[in-house]
Amino acid sequence: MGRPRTFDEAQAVAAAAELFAGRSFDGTSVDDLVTCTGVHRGSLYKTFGSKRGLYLSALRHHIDGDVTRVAGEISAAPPGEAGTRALAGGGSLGFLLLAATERAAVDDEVAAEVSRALTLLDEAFQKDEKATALALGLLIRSRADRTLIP
Amino acid sequence: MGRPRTFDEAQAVAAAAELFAGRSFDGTSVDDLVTCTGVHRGSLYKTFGSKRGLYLSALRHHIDGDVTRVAGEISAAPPGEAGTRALAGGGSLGFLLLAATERAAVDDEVAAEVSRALTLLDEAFQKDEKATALALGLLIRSRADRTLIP
DNA sequence: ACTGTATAGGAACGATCGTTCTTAAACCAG
DNA sequence: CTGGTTTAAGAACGATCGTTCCTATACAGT
Repeated sequence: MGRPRTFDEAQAVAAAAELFAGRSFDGTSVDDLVTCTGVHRGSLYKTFGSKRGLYLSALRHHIDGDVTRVAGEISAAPPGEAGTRALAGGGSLGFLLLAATERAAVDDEVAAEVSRALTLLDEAFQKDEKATALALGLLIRSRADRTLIP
Repeated sequence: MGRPRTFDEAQAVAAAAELFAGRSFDGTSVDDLVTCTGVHRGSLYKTFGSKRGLYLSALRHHIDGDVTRVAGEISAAPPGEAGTRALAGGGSLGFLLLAATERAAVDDEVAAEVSRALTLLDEAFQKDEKATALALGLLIRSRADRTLIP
């Protein structure tokens, strides 16, 4: 009963994740989130409780979706550089990168999710230790060296 | 002439760099910077022009100091893992990591400084390509896995 | 001693922050 | 049609944001 929702929750979470992948937590305002998700302010707070609640939902969505998918591609790829490229190339793991470097340091729950995501990637690489680290490092470069890719 | 300063500019920049190494640009307030540097609000704006100006000064200080020093240690170390550990172990490159992942995406001048820093590290590693990426990836892990290091 | 100059010390600015509240609208059960 | 319930829509809240302004203070040069 009650008035029906005009938004899809999973879709809103995905839109928020895309936004959080581009800027820091504090650099992303609730107004930005309201605009990009299309969810009304009140409904957003009713559904996720707080800006942080939405952030956590978006991060979990990112890990269960993008990270898990990339981990699958790595497992399926032949050992060597192919898996590394699957991680660093796509550029779809920006949210994880940002969560790890910026937010994990000040939010225990975020740190736990990041740890879970890194474990997923480690398991996908199986014997090749350091592969996750190498791929993340390459991902940083591809992000920072955007001046070279006009 | 005029009333003498009660603060040392280089020292203030160093304190700001330390603060910026721990949280994002937007997550660090001017009040925080005033407190941690001890520099008065007005003097801070007189000297650096803006919060962003202080950020850039701090980043350049970080690169000319910490990053350059680590690059030297890498060059001096025997080829192999020693240099990588010099970068990832100390944990003194947190500012660069944060600038690369968070700020470079939205600030061209920051992106240029980050690019300069990464080039410094690349040159230090000489023939070993991917070494910088691997080290940065390890640095991410050591930051994110803080739950395992109580 | 006086003038000019640059900083210290804070108050104050408008803007934006995350969050909450109020009211109208849209559904279901009776 | 009526009452109950949930959401949409948007105004409004206090707090904090980055920045500016004003005044007292401390020095150098004359």
